[in-house]
Amino acid sequence: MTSRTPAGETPTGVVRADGLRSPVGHADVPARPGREIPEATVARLPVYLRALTALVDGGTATCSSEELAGAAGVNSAKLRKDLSYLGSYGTRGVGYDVDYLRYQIAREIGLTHDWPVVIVGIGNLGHALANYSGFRSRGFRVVALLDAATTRHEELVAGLEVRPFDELEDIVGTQSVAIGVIATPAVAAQDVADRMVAAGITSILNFAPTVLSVPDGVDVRKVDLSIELQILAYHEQRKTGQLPTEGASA
Amino acid sequence: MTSRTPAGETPTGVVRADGLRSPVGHADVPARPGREIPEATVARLPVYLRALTALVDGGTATCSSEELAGAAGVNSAKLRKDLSYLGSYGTRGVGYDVDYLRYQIAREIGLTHDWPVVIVGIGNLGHALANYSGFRSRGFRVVALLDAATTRHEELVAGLEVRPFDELEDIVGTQSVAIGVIATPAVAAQDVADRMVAAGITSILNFAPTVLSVPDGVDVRKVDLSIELQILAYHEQRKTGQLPTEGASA
DNA sequence: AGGAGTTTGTGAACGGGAGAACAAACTGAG
DNA sequence: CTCAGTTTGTTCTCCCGTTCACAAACTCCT
Ligand SMILES: NC(=O)c1ccc[n+]([C@@H]2O[C@H](COP(=O)([O-])OP(=O)(O)OC[C@H]3O[C@@H](n4cnc5c(N)ncnc54)[C@H](O)[C@@H]3O)[C@@H](O)[C@H]2O)c1
Ligand SMILES: NC(=O)c1ccc[n+]([C@@H]2O[C@H](COP(=O)([O-])OP(=O)(O)OC[C@H]3O[C@@H](n4cnc5c(N)ncnc54)[C@H](O)[C@@H]3O)[C@@H](O)[C@H]2O)c1
Repeated sequence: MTSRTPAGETPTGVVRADGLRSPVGHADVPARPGREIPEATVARLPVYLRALTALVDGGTATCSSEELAGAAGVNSAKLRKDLSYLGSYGTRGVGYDVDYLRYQIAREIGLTHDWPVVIVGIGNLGHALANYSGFRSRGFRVVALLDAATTRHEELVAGLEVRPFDELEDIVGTQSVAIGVIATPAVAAQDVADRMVAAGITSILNFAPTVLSVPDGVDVRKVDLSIELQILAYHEQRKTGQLPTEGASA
Repeated sequence: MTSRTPAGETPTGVVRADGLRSPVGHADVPARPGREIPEATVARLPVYLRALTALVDGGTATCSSEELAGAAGVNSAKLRKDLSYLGSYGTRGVGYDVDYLRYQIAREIGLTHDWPVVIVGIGNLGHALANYSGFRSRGFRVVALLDAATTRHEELVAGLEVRPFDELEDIVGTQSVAIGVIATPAVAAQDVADRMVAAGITSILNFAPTVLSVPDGVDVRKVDLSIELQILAYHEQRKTGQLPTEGASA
């Protein structure tokens, strides 16, 4: 029962069971108090979304902030404050309607429709990404796999044919692609990013270990495996008593 | 005379050219005042390290905080403050000795020796990780690839044989592995984490889209592709003017 | 209906990090 | 030696995010 919506059903018709003075379903948005969502909150919304989906799949209809916070691995006060930026979607004394809240978060993030995505650099990592089913199930659709090496071309990966990198502009233009993924070697990453931006892409997820420079208005997020490991190593070193200044192991 | 190496460059022979009051003799460092490096700084040190390595490879011997900050994509004041937590490794009016600073950061992070790492779950992503050369070059050595599926066993990946998951305890014990990588499906991730912890692993890098619960003293970092994409989607939605509340025209 | 119990939403205190600004320290020329 | 120029290390202020704590709002039982 995924499409069951409480009270008022439609996605567009905001329910407003409560009579709060707060931001009701006004079309007027300019200075709406609840609309400036802090970046830290935005980063947690996907986590809540995932936890809610798990609850829905488990058949839970309602949950308290305490339960949901537990499932998401955060403090319950933080969860409530985060959700309060979206509006008042809970009921005091009761909790949150799981399916309703899930839809509200999905709408806020912009997952009510699928986002087309291109992946550039179909090597080790690119293959794994292309085969990753979590893309599709979480609101993203890989529409093209591009690589500069001709030896990669025409290869079928996850049902898609690897295409020459030069087709980037064409694909981005015709399919209105806004999000690009870079999985090329580091030396090529800046060039690829430049081409992406020129083609009209405005959001980039970068796996190459390089600092990208892009114009204003373009968002870049990086996923850097080595950095994560190095952060772990730093703390690990402290745990084991092997402090940095010790090292005269000779 | 720019490329003067402060006092010897060997990784094992710790330099100590500075006459810091630091606790050389003692491995025991319970309450050291100046050594509490903020988490945000720790997360940036690997970026600086990478930028410095690029400078060394490019033949640069000295650089200012401005230059280095540019290469790392941060504010120069922030860079200087970050470095100040490690000590005074720069020279006023001159800048930083690239190679010396690089070694100091590597030492602080704990990269003067390699860290053994095990990867569990050798599917799409696990293969890519195993083949990733950036591991080795940044201070990490993959010592074992483990998978529960017998069909995967004995397969050679990047020169390593995939071993049964049951060998985890043995490998961790004999090779003193402190860091584990989880690349299994989400449903298996918590079980794998529990086994890792029981085997003695105290740092986990988790690629499965799940919240892991671990005892105190165990660090977990997650890499979550879907979350990154969803954050991008949120901002993308705002750019295109497609605000979430559009539709409430009533 | 009323009161006890529960849970949300938010005001307020608190802590940490970012950035600006500046004194201290070094170099090099005269 | 002195002075001008350069760059670090640090202090100070502001802002964002976290957490506590509690009134408001709802349910349920008597
Ligand atoms: N493999 C991993 O697990 C892993 C982990 C973390 C980060 N990374 C990073 O991800 C990137 C890719 O890693 P990989 O292991 O897949 O490397 P890879 O060499 O296997 O694949 C890179 C692909 O990019 C293509 N390419 C090169 N230049 C290009 C260009 N200008 N335009 C388009 N395509 C181009 C190559 O033809 C190749 O197919 C690297 O930057 C790596 O550091 C990889
Ligand atoms: N493929 C990607 O690009 C990608 C991206 C982001 C996140 N992820 C996540 O990474 C994980 C792995 O993704 P994948 O595409 O490689 O999946 P996969 O199904 O290809 O590989 C999973 C592997 O884990 C093994 N496994 C299952 N249960 C196990 C257990 N209990 N102990 C040990 N091994 C076990 C399986 O035998 C299989 O080889 C998933 O959680 C996925 O959501 C993958």
